Order: sequence, then C-alpha cells, then structure tokens
Amino acid sequence: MAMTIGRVANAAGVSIDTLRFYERQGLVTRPRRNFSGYRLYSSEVLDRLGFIHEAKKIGFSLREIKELLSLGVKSTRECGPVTRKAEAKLAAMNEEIKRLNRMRRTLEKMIRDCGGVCECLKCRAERKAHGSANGAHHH
Amino acid sequence: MAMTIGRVANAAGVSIDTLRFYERQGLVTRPRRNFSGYRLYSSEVLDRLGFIHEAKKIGFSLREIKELLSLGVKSTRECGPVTRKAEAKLAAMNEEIKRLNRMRRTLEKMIRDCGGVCECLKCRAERKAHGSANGAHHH
DNA sequence: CTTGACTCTGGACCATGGTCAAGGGTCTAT
DNA sequence: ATAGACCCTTGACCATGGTCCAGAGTCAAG
Repeated sequence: MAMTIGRVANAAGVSIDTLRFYERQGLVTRPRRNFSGYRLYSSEVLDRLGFIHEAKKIGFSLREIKELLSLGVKSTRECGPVTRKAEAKLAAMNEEIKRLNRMRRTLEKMIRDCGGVCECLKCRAERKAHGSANGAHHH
Repeated sequence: MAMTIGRVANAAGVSIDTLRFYERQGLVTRPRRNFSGYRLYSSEVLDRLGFIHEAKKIGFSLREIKELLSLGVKSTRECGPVTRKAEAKLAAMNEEIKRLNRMRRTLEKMIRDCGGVCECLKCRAERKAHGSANGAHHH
C-alpha cells in the first residue's frame, strides 16, 4: 500500500525531483515518513498527480493548480471551482491569443512589404521604376 | 555629440540598468569610455535602441534581436534577413496560437459541461433525471 | 559483510528580461 | 571645498518549472 518516492515517480511519470519540488510548492501534501525518514505515499497521491498533469495540459500554472487543490478539487471534471477558474483562465488566454494575433499581423505585413521604406538596392530600384514614394511594394 | 549613459537612457526611454544589461548581452556595442571610465555614446545608439524596441514589440526575443543585429540589420523595415527571421517567427507564433486555441477549446468544453462525469450533487441529480449515463449536461 | 540501488537534505543552476543595492569614484555648480 | 547628481563594478534577486549535484544514510540480495 505504502509507496516510496521512486515508485510513485515511476507510476506517475514524473521525476523524483519533481515530486519533491511539488511537495515544497505545496501541490502535494507532505507524506508520512518511515523511521529513517523515507517518504511513504498512499496511492491517493497518484490521483493528485494525475489531476496536476491534466490541469497543466489545460494551461493552468502550478500556482493556479495549487489554488484549485486548496479548494478541495479532486478532479478536473468537477464543476464549480474549476469552472470559475477556467472562465478566468479562458479570458486571459483569449487576451494572449489576441496579442499574438496582433503580432502575427505585424509580422505578416513586414514580410509582405518591407514597410515601403526599405533601403536595399532591389527596393530602391523598384521604387524608382514605379515612381512610388512610399507605398507598399512586393518582391 | 557624446552622450553619457543617463542621457541615452532618458532619450530612449529605458533604464540605465537595462542599457548596461543590453551591453552585457551584446545587443548594444560597447561604447568608448572617457578617462574615468564613463561610457560615451554616439547618437547612433538611439537608432539601435529604437530597433530593439520595435523588434521586441513585434515579438522577437532579445536573443533573436541580437541575431538580427549581427546580420547587420539596422531597421525593422529592412528586407532580407528580417523577412526570413520574421517568417520563422511567424511559423512558431502560429504554432503557439494553435496550442492556445486547443487549450481554449478544452477549457470551453470544461466550462460547458463538466465532462459528464462530475460528481457534484447537482450533476448527479441531473444525470438521474435525464437517465443519461455520461453524456454532456448543462447547468 | 559487501555491493548496488534507493533515499535523504540543502543548495546551485538553466533561460528570460531585466531590477536593485552596496560601496566607491567623478563631475558640476556654488 | 563641498553638496548633489551622476557614473562605475559586482553580485544578488524576481517568477516559472523544474533539474542536478554532493555527501550521507538505508535497504535488500547474495
């Protein structure tokens, strides 16, 4: 029933270091210890690690996951708290996507035309040929 | 003509620390020094800082900006190298946007229905009422 | 008993983009 | 001469999510 840290790490697909890191961060409750100080986990920890894994995939940060866990959430499939945090997360994510899209448009524009003021020989020649002072141009 | 670091920082809208940081990172060429070791910049550095500012806005990392600069690029409005790096950046950015969108869909789904296996009282009652074993459900 | 595998702690280190502080030197104006 | 503003260097620190290491203790099998 009681598993040492190595077994847990193996079963959960994370490293021992990660496990101890999660413990320090308060994501995993401190397990009991045997006489010589070894951590002894009950299998519940695997559920918790599974939850953390899921939540990470969805995009929650460890800090956020910790909050969810402190709300007593045991599964990403549990309503209420997760939903509310998910909504907040979603809003933030939409902002981030918008920001990236804006950057993308800028980049695309930059690739399409060099902003019309490129100083390379090719562009200067084109500008001369077309008599365009500063309009967009193509290569 | 020669400006001390404070003036440059002021003119460019960055902090003195940032300026020295950029120098350490190789984004700004090391300026000459006066007899007592003060940095003396020529006004060209302002162009460079302007370029860095622009490139950052577009989404290039400092590392990437350094590469662009090492290619002799003086303006974000210059073809060739910037365009090629911009294309690479764009591809990476599109991947990131896709990834975020995937996460977004997962979150949306999670908010819409709790995955159909929620164990809260409300959801269990609903499942019972509708006789649905694990289908999506709404609150 | 010894070997090898396992575990413990504490602390350093990675990238990213800076910020801040200590302790000292310099410059300019009065 | 002296105050106040400016500059120098070195090195620590912030968050994020861990990884890796040294030095020491423990456990199970042969």
